[in-house]
Amino acid sequence: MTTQSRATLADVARLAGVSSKTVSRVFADAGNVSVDTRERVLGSAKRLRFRPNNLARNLRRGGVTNTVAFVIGDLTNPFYFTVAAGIERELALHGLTMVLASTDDSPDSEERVVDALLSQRVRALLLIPIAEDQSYLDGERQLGTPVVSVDRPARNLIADSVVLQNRLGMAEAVRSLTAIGHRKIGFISNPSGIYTQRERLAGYREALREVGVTHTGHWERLDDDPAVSAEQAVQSLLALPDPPTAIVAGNNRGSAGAVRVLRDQDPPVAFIGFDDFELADALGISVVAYDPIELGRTAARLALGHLAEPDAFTKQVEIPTRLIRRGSGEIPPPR
Amino acid sequence: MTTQSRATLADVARLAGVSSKTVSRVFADAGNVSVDTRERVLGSAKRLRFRPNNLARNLRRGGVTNTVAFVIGDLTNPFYFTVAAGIERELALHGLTMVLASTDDSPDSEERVVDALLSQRVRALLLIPIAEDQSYLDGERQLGTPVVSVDRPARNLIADSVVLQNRLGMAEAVRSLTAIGHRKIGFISNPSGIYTQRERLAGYREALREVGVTHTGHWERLDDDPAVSAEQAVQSLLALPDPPTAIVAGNNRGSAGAVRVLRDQDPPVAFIGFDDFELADALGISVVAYDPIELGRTAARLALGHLAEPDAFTKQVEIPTRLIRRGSGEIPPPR
DNA sequence: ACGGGAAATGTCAGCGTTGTCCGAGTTTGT
DNA sequence: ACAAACTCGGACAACGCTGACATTTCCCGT
Repeated sequence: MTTQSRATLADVARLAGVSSKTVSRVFADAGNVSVDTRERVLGSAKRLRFRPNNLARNLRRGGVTNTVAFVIGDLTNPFYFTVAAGIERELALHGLTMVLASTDDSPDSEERVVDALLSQRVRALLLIPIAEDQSYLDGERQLGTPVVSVDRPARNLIADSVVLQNRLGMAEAVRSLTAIGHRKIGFISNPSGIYTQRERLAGYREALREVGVTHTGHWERLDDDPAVSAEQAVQSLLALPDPPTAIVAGNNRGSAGAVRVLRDQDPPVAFIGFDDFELADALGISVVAYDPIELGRTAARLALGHLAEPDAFTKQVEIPTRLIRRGSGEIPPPR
Repeated sequence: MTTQSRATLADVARLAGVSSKTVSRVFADAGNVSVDTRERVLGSAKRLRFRPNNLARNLRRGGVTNTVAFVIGDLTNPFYFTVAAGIERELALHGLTMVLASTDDSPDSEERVVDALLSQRVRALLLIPIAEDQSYLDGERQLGTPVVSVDRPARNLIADSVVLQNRLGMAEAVRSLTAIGHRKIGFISNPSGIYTQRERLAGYREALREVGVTHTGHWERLDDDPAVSAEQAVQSLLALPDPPTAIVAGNNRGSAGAVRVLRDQDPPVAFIGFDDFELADALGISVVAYDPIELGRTAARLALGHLAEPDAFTKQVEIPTRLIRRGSGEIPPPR
């Protein structure tokens, strides 16, 4: 009594005494079917537990599905998931579903994963570029599949992209520290190779240069080694002979580490994180915040827009950031 | 110069001067094709940007895809996303991809969303039941699609399920409070209708009954109204004429609220949350913890197991919880 | 009663792939 | 040297559905 085979249109048609096309009409078109027939068909379908096969339907209809792919690097990072939530919501408004795939932050697997998804004939592809080079996607793009790169720009590929105001956001944070007198400001982040971190680092340096601080190398902790935790990075900064009076973090992992170390630091060290987090308000941590849901929604909208207007120019969107002052970033330097 | 049509097996075959079956062999079987032909075919495929159409392949192969669906209630809840991460990982090991769909915690949309996914011929269905009744899935189950209900048992449906040790975990937390003398213990959670909350509430009552406390109603805050935040619930407990000396939270949202209110409470109120969270260690918050990734992996494994052995009995798995003592749960009652 | 037009239903082919079966060419065994 | 076995490649049909087009049925006015 296992797996009896699935009913098809033809089975339903036979039972209802109509042609399969009529059944098809009942389930798809909804046009030109008498109420009588319609009910008879629906009855038979129910009895046979019929469910239309979207595979066949989509194939027949020209190989387009209702699926949009989102390729994510690290699934356990809450940031990406929130972005995914935004994407899903926007897609749902248009009757599309999202498939999620992970490259496990491994550049090598990116093309493999993407390829598998494209074989599924996804309607559009959203991805967080991990590999060095996305030129392999150019063919697909020319075939009309919208490609949107999320959080980082794609390399060697013309594609829509949505990124954060990384540089500006970080510069604003650092400026708010220099405005109250800080000059010795540490920067922690890892890993350093990534676009977002490079941008934020640039913003940090830029803001410091504005107040005449040009040598920042010894205050930068950009550890590629994941074993070096944010906590250790902060500690190594504090252990300097001339330690910074303020620290900024380039990513959300840095914030948690910094909070742990800096809580019982005396004299207190100012801190501003990048990316808001739960309880940051209760803890009084100032952060550069942005709306990750909106990042996802925007990415989805770009894809949908491209679908509606295939010949439009490529768009680059920046999601604004804003500094939220909660106290930790307003601690003045000790005098 | 838009959307030139996509190359098919036949196109590649024509260019390579072979039959389409041979091209098919190159891309699928890998059997019985000479090295010469193989390379010629691959060359032509590349030139034409050919990519096999999985829609057609799956249809031909009998309508089975490599996709497993996970139907989630609320996309923004980090708990579900972590579960999803676990599912994705386990599936990836078996070459399957995950599609994620949301019911937006609306019982009405559950059947609609599930139906759409089943029409896509997903290989298995994992879902967090939201609706009152999942009997509508019985037909599909009989057709051989594994159905696994996650975090809550399905209702009126025979299906594998994975849930947490809700009752035991909560009871353990409360016992650890009663062991150090607490008797007046508040319980916050919302909404109350949900299985997990009912179970945890039962665990709470059970542990209190063991020490002779049977009237707990006035210490229970089970607000269905989402406008009543966890913070307000905690505050209303503290405002009682005879306020509790300890509070336990039935969900992760409760913890954040409790932390905010209880930080500057004097005399200090003991607290234990359900579900671990970032910085809980730094804040010294005791919690009942569990591994959400493992919850996801287990759900995926159940589905895979059912796929491998369709006639196996239905399985119910409980994911263990454990109490992590970090201080907030070890505060004794004031004397 | 009859023609005409719209509504309801049917026929047929084909979307892109692969399983089955078959044939031609090549190697192996005795 | 000849059958047997094996390798490589092709023709054809079918997976379940729908678009184009054809046909039947029904209703209405005159």
